[in-house]
Amino acid sequence: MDVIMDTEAIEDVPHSQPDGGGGGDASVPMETDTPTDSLQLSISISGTPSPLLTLKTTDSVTGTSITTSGLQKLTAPFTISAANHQIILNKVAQATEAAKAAGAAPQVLKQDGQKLLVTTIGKPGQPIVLQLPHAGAKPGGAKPGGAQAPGEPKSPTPQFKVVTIGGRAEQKPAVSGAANQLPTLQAQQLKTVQIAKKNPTFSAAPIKLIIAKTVNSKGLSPQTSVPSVITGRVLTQTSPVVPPRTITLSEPHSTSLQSLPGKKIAISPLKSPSKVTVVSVASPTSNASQKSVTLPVNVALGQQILTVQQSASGSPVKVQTSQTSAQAVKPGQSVAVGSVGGSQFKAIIPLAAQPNVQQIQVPGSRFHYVRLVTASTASSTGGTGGTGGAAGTSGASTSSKPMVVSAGPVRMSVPIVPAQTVKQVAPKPLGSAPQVVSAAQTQQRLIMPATPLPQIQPNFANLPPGTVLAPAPGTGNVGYAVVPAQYVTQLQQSPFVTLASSSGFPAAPGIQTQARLPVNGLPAAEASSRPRKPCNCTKSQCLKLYCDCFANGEFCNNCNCNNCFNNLEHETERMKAIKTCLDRNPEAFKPKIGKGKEGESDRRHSKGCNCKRSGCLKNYCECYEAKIMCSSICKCVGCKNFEESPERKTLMHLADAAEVRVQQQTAAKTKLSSQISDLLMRTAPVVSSGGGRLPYTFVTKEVLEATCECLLEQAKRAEQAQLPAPEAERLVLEEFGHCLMRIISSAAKAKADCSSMSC
DNA sequence: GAGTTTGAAACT
DNA sequence: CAGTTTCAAACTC
Repeated sequence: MDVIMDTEAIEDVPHSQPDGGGGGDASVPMETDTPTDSLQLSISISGTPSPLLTLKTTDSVTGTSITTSGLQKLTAPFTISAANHQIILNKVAQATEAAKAAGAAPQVLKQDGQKLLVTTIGKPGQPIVLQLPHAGAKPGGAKPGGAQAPGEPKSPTPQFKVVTIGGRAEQKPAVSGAANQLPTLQAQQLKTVQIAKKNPTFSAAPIKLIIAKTVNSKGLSPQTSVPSVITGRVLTQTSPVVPPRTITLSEPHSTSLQSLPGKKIAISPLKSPSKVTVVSVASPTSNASQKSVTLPVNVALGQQILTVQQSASGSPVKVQTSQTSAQAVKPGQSVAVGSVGGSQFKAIIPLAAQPNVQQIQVPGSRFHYVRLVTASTASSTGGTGGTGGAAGTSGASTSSKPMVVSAGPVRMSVPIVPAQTVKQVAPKPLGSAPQVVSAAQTQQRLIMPATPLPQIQPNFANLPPGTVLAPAPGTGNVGYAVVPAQYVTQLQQSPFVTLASSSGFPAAPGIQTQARLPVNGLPAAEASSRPRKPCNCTKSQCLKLYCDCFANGEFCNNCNCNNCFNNLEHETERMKAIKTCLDRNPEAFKPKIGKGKEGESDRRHSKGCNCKRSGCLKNYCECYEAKIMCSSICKCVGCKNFEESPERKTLMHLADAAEVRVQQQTAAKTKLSSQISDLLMRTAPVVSSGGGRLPYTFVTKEVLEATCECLLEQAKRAEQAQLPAPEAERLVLEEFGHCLMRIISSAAKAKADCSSMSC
């Protein structure tokens, strides 16, 4: 399975934060003024050509949205089963074979438009939405708890169910094609995951799974006070062919995650250590003999983890808690399964098992794409369930045997948005959340424990983006990957970004891409305009802040470094180095140039520079390099990098002039080129119509030599006049243009003469 | 491209 | 926290 993770700063939510009372207010204002970009991960489960995962990014400011799809396609259909604290996706195709052997009827999900959209949690406007389109109407009264935008279309046609985790309610619709608006709720307020899928039995009956997780609002009662029903919703779909059902899982209290599955990938924004997105991925080994396939993928956004575990249909999925009662859900019946105390908000998505985590970096970007590695053993996948009695995944995982999820490559892009805004989760009344559950032959369980991940979060909070944590001993092959956020920008610019990780998918171990992240506080767009410079580290192994790649939370890619450890092959060392850096300076991976709220004028170096000899007017100075003024916090000596500095003004003017010259030269070259092309185009008809000779046919050797002499002469004159290089170049180009014009004129004249002479 | 300068990061 | 060393980028020739 491949996972692309976006690392935006995801705020680490303290465990102690109170959960919102049952009625979390979805409209709680975001605390951060971060952009309202939204990321959506769409996963379509089916053997159909529809993309398995679709990653969509919406810029709330511009309103533009980019959808990345067609990544990896699952050859085998999936069924979705909800288990305690887990979302279990049953892979039908593979399960089918096993089912055949076992005599169980294979389950196939209709692939039409089935998508799983995951919106990031945390950053306002950047909700992680896990969606599955559903064709059926929501059950009466079922409501996402305000997670859905008011304008959401209710057309019977397959729609994307928007799962919004955090984000601003005013966020623009992220899905254009789906015609569904993704209301972005503040991470702190509501986290809702809606999954709609069609009946796994090939029937057109849509199956809709809606998981709504409410974010605790501040001041709300702690999780414990919330009814168990609200906390940790478990949706189980056991009945075979059944009318579409909607299951709404609302997790009121997600503030504290207490337990993590042994296999996890943590994605955390480097820039803001405090904000971490954790994605855990566990991949069980494939076992052809078994019916069920469990490929758990835990995605924790901020403090929350979504775990989707795939189990074969009919395979007994353990329902550890009373939630299992939901298994016998009747068609059209909406079921809210009891809460899992202390359970984590998890979505377990079975993915192809691949033993390794691979990194993908997009050059010039600071985003890290991490290929999640599957767990070697199924047992490892189990036990991921939430704390307390909620058995969660453990039962399911144990029951199901490891399988490679998809025969074909599976790609999964997981954008991670900063969870800065997510601090508390207000539990949302279960009743308020829409619940639609369509029965499927296979059990479907959705478990969305809202409990925080205490053991993990603290560790990931300060991890820089791109960090991949090696799996803990005995936990299987699951590791944690910390990825820088600000993934949206990259997605907007390059929709590709995916890693294929299924067994069938080529490992592509060397593939690395980097996402664009703000550089030195510059806007992502600005930073993205130029490619990241490759480092040349020789002694630091690229594991110290000397290395720009490492400092920016990026993996080295196309660098000139020696003995580089800043890659997934040395994840252990890298993680250790990151930890060391963070121990030394918790702010080590944060941008040095803080973004001014009101604009560039407010940007300044977080620590200030210490220049002594450069006058802060050379790129040695971090302030000057960032194109900002030195501030009072700088300790520089002889600073000339202040507003009224004449030296600075001179430099700026020179720099501007140089830039203008470059632009002029570029424009001149472009113009000349276009003129030449235009001339050739205009002269071309002469041949066809009049049968005359093209002007360039007059460019004989002699003409060429003469032209070159003219150009050289012009250059000599410019040199003698001591003209600046740009001016000299301009003169030469002009002379070249004159030469061309003379050639063309001669050609025209020759043609006219020839015509008059009837030649 | 080699060598020097520079200042942040790392170390003591 | 201050001084020193290390390091890699920026700069010069």
